[in-house]
Amino acid sequence: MMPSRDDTATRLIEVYHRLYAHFGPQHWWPHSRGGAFEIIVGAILTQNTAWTNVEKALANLRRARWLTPGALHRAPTARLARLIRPSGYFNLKAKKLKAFTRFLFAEHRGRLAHLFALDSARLREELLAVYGIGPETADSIILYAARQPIFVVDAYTRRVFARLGLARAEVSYDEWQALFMRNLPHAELMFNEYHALIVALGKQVCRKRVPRCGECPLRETCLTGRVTYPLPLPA
DNA sequence: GCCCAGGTGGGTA
DNA sequence: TACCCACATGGG
Repeated sequence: MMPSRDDTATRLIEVYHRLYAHFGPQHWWPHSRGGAFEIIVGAILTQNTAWTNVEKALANLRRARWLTPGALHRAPTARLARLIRPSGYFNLKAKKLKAFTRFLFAEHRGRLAHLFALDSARLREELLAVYGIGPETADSIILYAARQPIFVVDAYTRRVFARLGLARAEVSYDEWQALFMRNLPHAELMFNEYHALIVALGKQVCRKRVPRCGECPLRETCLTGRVTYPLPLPA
């Protein structure tokens, strides 16, 4: 049986506090300089890719002065692909970046402020219609670039909270998102930090395959007060 | 060498 | 709808 609503809300907030106490602030976007457009480019480049690789690609784009909508819109796809090579899937991602700027200029005069003036439901709908932008990337853009409160779900979120017994891992992206949005206050900064903290945890304890029985970073602050792997399970 | 990373779109049954 | 697969570099 799934936990009751209040139970779930309490637990989600509890997990947040424990993660924050353990890992501290993660300084994800928009703490980074570079502005909203760079966040969008980063969100596309980081799809199934380590952030360290994305940073190299972003550095190349910055050096070329291509980190603006206009510059990227004018950039030849083949040259763009070369610059973003370190981030992997470079041909695909060059196409995706071009698809975004094409959309931005076609529908919003090339202006992010115009795009971000949409309410988040409409914004999400428009982003999802762009080639290469799926639910996680759309929500990352809405949260971290447009700074509207929406919960970003990624693979770690599913693994972590499925193990906590809050939902089955297989339920849809939108259902996972609804679980958090129903049970947490819609606070942009908290959603920002929560997602980043889940990634920090996931990196350490929640690998794709091997349920490697290493050190659980939450062992001092475990929900149950017991050391369990890979995450403190509900009592 | 092998596994993994802040997913997405396309194809097939 | 539910799987499978391609996409690709760099670090542990």
